[in-house]
Amino acid sequence: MLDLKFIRENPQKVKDGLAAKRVSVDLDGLLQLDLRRRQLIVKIDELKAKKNAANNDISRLIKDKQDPKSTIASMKGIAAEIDALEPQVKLMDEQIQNILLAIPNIPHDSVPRGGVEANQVIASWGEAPAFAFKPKTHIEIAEDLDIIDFKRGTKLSGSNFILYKGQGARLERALYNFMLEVHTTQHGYVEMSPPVVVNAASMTATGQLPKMKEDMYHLQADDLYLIPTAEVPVTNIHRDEMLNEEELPLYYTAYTTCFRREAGSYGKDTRGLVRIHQFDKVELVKFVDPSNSYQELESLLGNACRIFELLKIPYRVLMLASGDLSFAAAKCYDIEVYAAGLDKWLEASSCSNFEDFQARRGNISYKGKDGKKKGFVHTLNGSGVALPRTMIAILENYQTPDGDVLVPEALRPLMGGQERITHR
RNA sequence: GGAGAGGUGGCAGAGUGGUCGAAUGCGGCGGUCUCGAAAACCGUUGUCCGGGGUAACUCGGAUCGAGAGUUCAAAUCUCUCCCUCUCCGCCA
Repeated sequence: MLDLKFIRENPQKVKDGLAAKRVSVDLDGLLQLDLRRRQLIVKIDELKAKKNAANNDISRLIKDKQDPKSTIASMKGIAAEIDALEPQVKLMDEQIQNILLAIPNIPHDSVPRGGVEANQVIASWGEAPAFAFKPKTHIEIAEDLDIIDFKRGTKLSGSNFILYKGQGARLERALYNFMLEVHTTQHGYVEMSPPVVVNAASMTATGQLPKMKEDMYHLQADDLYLIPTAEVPVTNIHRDEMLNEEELPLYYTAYTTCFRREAGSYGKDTRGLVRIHQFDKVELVKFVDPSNSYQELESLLGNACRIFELLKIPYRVLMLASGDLSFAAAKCYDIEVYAAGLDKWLEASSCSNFEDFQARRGNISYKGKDGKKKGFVHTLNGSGVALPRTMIAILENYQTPDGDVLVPEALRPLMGGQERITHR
């Protein structure tokens, strides 16, 4: 969330930022509330100061074996006055907190203003494969090769749940092992294997709650949520902690299953593997010093891109415009891979700098060598990368005229040297 | 799931109603000593909110797992919840 003090001191800047993100928030109402709250606090603190002084007097009287009755009697009135005012402050605190939790992050200055149409392609890599035949979609390929059983996935859990089979499952497993190996041995990330079920506090810190409640699976009996991304548990590793300046930056990577209800998205890009309720993803998360978080974003993006380069999958990088940014992000790059069968660019990674937006919600601060708190860290994360759409790109781009799929060279060592997926 | 014990500052750990924001130890920071370091010694050392000040700072409030209650007064008493540990049960 945003710092209330920052909003108070820079209302216009915040208004502009929110407008750029295409959200309307009653900032003036919030500032009004804040002002009334502070005025009330001054009044209450004065009363409390009086009360504390009187209590000290009472203690002294008792010690000196004198009768404190009259002082005690006079204190009852002040105590009652405080009791009457305090609930008002509490109510205001809650209101302010709820408003703050619902206000999105504001875009960084380098982010282009506008909606989806203002997204900028800032880089691209690789060439779309040239086929002498009409390339099949991954759905046809997967069914022909019998490596994904779409029908039975649906039987087990409903539409858009996937059952990988045989070589399909093996290819999936090779993919996430490959990604984890690259990030841990070449990019300096520490591997984590976190819970995929988390509590509401964790979901609130990273920004999924309260706004995205409808998009998540919720376990009512235990009031726990299935994670939509490993960003949630991994960022929350340091919730309510004060990190040491010299241990920054921290780089974590995690492979987890992710769960998304995708409520309201039916009928749109829901064929095959494009948009499914449960999928696997390798995530990259950074905790960094605020002074260089934007350099860290660039290197994070590079780490994610490298996966596609090693897999020889063509991609392009989009810098998202202000109106297309997610709730918590200040700046975000999407990596889209080209899929020859669908003839589409598919978002397979999203790399964002949240600045101190998540850190403030989750109370993740850092201290200098002198032990003094220096502020909130900046958090970043990016997919490194999402499996299903990478799978789509591999199946569709690596297909052969005879209906097989070549295994990308980088994956072969993880698949016992297997070079192609062929019907059995 | 049942029974018991417990959650206090960066860490360890005292404190069972009245100058307790909290002894003591460790750690951190500054200093003395030293060519330098270690040891020893001295000093210092939480966070949040609000008022005042350009500022160093200063004043007030809050904070002993979370929330509610009793009281003039709560780390200390009562209730609810969360978490940790030990034993038993169940189980991959």
